[in-house]
Amino acid sequence: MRAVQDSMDVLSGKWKIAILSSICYYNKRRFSDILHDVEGISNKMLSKELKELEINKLVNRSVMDTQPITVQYELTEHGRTLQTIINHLTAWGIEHRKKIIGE
Amino acid sequence: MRAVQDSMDVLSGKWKIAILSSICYYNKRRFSDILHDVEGISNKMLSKELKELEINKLVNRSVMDTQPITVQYELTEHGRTLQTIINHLTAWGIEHRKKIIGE
DNA sequence: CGGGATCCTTACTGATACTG
DNA sequence: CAGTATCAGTAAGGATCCCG
Repeated sequence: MRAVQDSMDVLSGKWKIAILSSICYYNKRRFSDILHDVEGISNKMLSKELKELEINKLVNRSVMDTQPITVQYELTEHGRTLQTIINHLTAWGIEHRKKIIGE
Repeated sequence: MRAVQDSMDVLSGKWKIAILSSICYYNKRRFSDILHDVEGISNKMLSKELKELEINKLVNRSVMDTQPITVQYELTEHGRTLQTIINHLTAWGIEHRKKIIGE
């Protein structure tokens, strides 16, 4: 029971899963790309959430020395262990939508 | 991507997953039992979250005509489709804790 | 026992502007 | 481009009391 909470603490917030999905799908993804992928998120939130994901070792941030700067985010090995869960959540979301809308 | 959000909308909030875990584990569970299972939750939150779970057809509420009243909550068939996810989340939570604490 | 009503505090979030 | 700073509103959450 405690363990589930631990997971949810890490994944809490409106955007974390969506952000992870975006990075996961593209393997590597830049800040502005994620900003575009995740509909409705503001740059402030994205930056905040990414920071938290980094702290929890789920994503890796690497600054490319270009002009202007670009920053790449990718899942860590640990982050990649979430893929199964994300896939399940996606599938479940689709089913759930059917269930609820269709009444 | 949208689909993941749909799932998270339903499961959002600090407690939903923990509540579902509790009910899921015991099959049927009373209000006060869940209140005790889910460490830290207040009755207000529990009641609110249960209501939302009910609206989303994940749990079933049944009032037993005893004195005083007891109320049973159980997962709906639809709610039970979340078990896999909950199990994964639990397992992942344990692994994650090891990963983060052990550094 | 299973909540609802109220009050109050804090966390989350968005919009906008600004910087290296 | 990839953020940070500021301001300000909303919503989430907790504590306590109340009721059938």
